[in-house]
Amino acid sequence: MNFIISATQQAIKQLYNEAVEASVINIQETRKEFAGQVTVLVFPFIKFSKKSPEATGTDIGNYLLENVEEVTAFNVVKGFLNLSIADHYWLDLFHHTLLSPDFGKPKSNGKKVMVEYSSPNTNKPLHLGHVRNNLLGYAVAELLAADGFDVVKVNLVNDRGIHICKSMLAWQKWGNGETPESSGLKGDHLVGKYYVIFDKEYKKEIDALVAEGQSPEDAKKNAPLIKEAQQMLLAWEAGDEEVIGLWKKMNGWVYDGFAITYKNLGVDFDKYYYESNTYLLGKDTVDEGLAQGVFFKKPDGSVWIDLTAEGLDQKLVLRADGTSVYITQDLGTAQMKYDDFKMDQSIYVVGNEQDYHFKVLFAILEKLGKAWAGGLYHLSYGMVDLPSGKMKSREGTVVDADDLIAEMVATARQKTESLGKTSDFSDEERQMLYQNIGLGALKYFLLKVEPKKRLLFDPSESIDFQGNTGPFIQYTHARIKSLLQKANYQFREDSLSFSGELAPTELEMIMLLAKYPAEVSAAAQAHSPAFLANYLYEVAKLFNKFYHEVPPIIKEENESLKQHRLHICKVTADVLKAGMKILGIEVPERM
RNA sequence: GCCUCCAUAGCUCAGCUGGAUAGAGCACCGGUUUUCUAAACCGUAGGUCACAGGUUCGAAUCCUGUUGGGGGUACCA
Repeated sequence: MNFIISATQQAIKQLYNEAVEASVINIQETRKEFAGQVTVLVFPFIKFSKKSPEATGTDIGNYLLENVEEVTAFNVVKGFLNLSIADHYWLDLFHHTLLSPDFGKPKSNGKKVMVEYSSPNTNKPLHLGHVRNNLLGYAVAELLAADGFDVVKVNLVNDRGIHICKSMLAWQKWGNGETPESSGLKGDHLVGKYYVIFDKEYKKEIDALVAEGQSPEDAKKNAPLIKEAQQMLLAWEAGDEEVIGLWKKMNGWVYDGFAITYKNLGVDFDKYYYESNTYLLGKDTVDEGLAQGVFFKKPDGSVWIDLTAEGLDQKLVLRADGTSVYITQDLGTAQMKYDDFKMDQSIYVVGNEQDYHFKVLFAILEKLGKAWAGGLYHLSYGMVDLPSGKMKSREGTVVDADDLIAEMVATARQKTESLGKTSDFSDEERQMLYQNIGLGALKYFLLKVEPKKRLLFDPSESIDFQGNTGPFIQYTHARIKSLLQKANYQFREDSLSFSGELAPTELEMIMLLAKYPAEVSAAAQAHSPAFLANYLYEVAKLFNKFYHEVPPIIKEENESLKQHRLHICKVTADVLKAGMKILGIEVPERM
């Protein structure tokens, strides 16, 4: 639509002898209730024309009508100049842009971006909150790749610390040598079971101590179990073989379990980092900061940074005893990741409870003069809450990822069977279909809402399969594929002969489909898969309208019109498939 | 206390840099199948865009304040 902008600039120059910047020309799609496809806002020009908005719009409209070949008519409503653009313009766009083989394909921008997501603790299975993180991280990575970035997906596994020791200790005490094999439990669930047992026993001890007269705070510190767990962490850090052996064994179970969940979710990583390897990093950075005078040492030997000028607080970066805190590790890890990949941008997909942490982290790296600090971004997303409140693994009030996936697949199966359209599928095909539809519903449900908004999930209400949902879009795609197959559709250059009038919905389809690359790009820049999800829904919805309005395409006798409509179907299917792929959702050929 | 995010239909959400009469889905009510997949389509109804000011030709959108809710707040990660 650039030609409208430049033509409007010329119009202003000719009519009012005023040179205006292109940015002043505000054009938008014409609302459906008015004639035309493109609307120019005339409000900014009335100061040049010294006329009413209506008169100004009419002036410009007349100029465009006379001087721009594609403009076939115009009307002015208040300050809105609505332009009708010739069908041949849209057909040309359709034939040469939308139907070209590289439409919607990524064009490399030569930049590298890292997306860190998932980052689980290895003491318990994944729950719905992690599912949101994983799907968001994966989709954002795919979006950036579709927008031309070279993407590195990274998982920083939190595999050490007191929480792991809690599971280990409980298993030692009460596990009786139970293994995933002996119990039939998925590894991460088995370990999570002992995490819950630890918490239960720990609480009993606290209660007992409180009954003996200790304050709750003291009781929490003095309970024998927590002391033992701390002891175990010290032994781990000292390299105690027995503790390390147990740690490796139990973490191994967890990784086996996670691998299954990741596979079901369809997420993957190019590189894993483990906190057991990175927890000592960052001390070099602290030395660097001290040498630069960015950090300062307090009399007790602890190291701090003063960020009050940045509107933040003073922040500890190293304890008096020389041991690290969370931010120390993250400083070191950020440096290591940069040294490994030299990426232009780095995105951390982490919940909004850590907003403050990342503000501080980025501010520190900025102050240390790291040239790459400007490319760091915290993709902060809202928590997933239940009607009862926050999910807590320790208390078992979580929606388990594996259970939820299984439930979604079972619902997809039930729904599909009741419709009875897939009786000729093999068992394998059927299983694949249920998986795709169930996961499609779940993924779309989580991705269609803006990341930063918190999400309420009511386990008693099942996720929809109708309306603005993943299966709706999948269905639309399957429907098109079935149509194309029945029509024996093959794309051929010489079939681009249609030159007649476009039906209103056809025109709408072409305009909407043409926006696909811009939508992907906008979604990538906003780090928001929700943008894309809502766009794909619009495409599917409009297509279904088109499908109902237009007489059966296969029976169309005008061959050129038939091919034309099949082309629209084809581009729609391609856009839905490519877009859903970015969201991590497979679209079946039939369902 | 301070910082930060959120508030749009009964419910779940769109509404991108300020533009025309605020849009979808679910649920509710009614209609469409001898025509390419009815997981679809069409229609009815549903709104003080939390509240109050301000900026502007124009505010759900920007600014200030208030209320309500989430999160954070210096040696947990």
